[in-house]
Amino acid sequence: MGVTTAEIDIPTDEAPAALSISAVAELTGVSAHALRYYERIGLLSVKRDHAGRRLYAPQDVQRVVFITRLRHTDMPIRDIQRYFTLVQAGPATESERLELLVRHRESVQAQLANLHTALEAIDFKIAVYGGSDRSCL
Amino acid sequence: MGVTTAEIDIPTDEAPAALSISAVAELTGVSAHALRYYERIGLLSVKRDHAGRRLYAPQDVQRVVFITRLRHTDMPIRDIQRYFTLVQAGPATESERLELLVRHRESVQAQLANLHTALEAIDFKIAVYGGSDRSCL
DNA sequence: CTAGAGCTTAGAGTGCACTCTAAGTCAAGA
DNA sequence: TCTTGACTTAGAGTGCACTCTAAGCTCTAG
Repeated sequence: MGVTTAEIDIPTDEAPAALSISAVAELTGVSAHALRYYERIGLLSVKRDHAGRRLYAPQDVQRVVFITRLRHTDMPIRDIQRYFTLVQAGPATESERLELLVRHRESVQAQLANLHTALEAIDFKIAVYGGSDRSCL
Repeated sequence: MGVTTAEIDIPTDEAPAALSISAVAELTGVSAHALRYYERIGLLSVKRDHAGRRLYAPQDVQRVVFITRLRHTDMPIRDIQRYFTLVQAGPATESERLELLVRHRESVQAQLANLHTALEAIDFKIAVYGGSDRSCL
């Protein structure tokens, strides 16, 4: 719901809408606690309003989504930190970023292979119903 | 190496060969520490030799392999415990085991979907080279 | 003016799955 | 006989990624 939440139409020409931490939490499924944690460890750098509250710009939200995707592939927080440190550092680091991504892609492909193997084992157990010890694969 | 380690040829007609903890560790890639841990929490029940050392029968090794597959799919240790508790309890629990496996299969399929989504995002970043903030997906 | 919701911070606590330590036993080789 | 090395145990420690707590600030509604 509420993609238009917290939208400000008239007052500023400030681009497309800044979201509160709770809005981002709801939108992305990442808890507010985790969002603050991500910021603390340098994955994110979010502007504040006059009262010191976080205002998430669309690109911040996109970054959260991308972090979530990487976490779903079990990329360690360390590596995600390293990646965004490189992004911060500018275009000179592009080849290193690329290398990092390519290496991670291999890990994802390995995970996919693992999952397929495991799925076969589970399917086999299901097929033999109940899975006695004998039929381990 | 040493598949023949600790093999006893003549004395007993005890089936096909029992492996030491280190042999199983090497064979399966699960550390000896982890193997003891698995036993402690009830995932495994392994016989001892006269000196109290673990002797892994082939079906024990197969169970370790199956546990590893389940762990690769992020099944929580709790659920694996539950599964093997049901196996222990005999054929009356087959339908519950089946249900558990079917539910887990769904989770594996969800993981596969997640991985594919993430892989696409990574591939996209790689395609646009270096992955500037703009191109988050 | 006041109450309450929702935010802020630093820092402590949690749960998972190992992983390691310490102290001891045992069998085989020099 | 002595040493070496692999094993045993109970229990403590580790690393990761959050997750929560406590104390305090600020905006809005009543």
